[in-house]
Amino acid sequence: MKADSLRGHLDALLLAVLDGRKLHGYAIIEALQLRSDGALDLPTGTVYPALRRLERAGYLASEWDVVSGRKRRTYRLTRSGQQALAAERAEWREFTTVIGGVLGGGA
Amino acid sequence: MKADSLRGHLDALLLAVLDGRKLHGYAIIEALQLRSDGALDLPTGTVYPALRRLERAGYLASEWDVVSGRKRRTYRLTRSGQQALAAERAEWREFTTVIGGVLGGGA
DNA sequence: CTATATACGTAGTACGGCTACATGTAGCGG
DNA sequence: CCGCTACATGTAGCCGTACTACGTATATAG
Repeated sequence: MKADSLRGHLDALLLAVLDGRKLHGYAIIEALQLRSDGALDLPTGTVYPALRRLERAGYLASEWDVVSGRKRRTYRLTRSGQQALAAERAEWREFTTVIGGVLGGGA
Repeated sequence: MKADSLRGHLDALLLAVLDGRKLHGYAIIEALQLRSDGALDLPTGTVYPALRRLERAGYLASEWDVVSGRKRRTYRLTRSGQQALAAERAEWREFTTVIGGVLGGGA
């Protein structure tokens, strides 16, 4: 897949992967790989700043915990993040409809 | 729709709208509005540079003609542009599958 | 004779994901 | 014990690209 066609959809991915569970950054990257059958391999330099941005925006909340000596910052969706996720999903549907319509429809 | 979620997909749109017909820049903008039910209203400052870029890349060829006093630069797909369009369509399918899979699948 | 629609184009900005780098621990193989 | 790999978080700076804001010009309607 083209490198950064993600533009504008990264937030949706991050919110979606946190829907219903708490994960730390590293685990988020792995979860995205898993769910995409390896198609998504986001670099840490992409994910970590994005998570902080989403937290600043109030969509995520984080807390530190320590697992076998290693520090982790674990993220979860806030109420507002849930709403944002729903909005992102709706927008994704609209987006694919519009672009898909132009790309597919020969008429 | 979010302003620039097009990022990375504009080329596909332009190639697709020129599939099987010749159009000039202004008409391309109108054609995209039409095909998207008004959802896509690309500014000229987005479209014209993109067309020139695609021509430099060899995907489009253009020629000047004059219609009722007004000069138009009319674009058409090259052979290479046809192939690029096919590639863009394939990539679009993959893209929507991957992102849609992550967004949709709660599993 | 002015306003609007048609038509093309450039310059400069802003955004956001990427590359490259910096830091540190745990656990394994040798 | 030493070094390598996996785990884990983070920053600084780059770069592509779509956007905003302009500038130019003709035909047609009012």
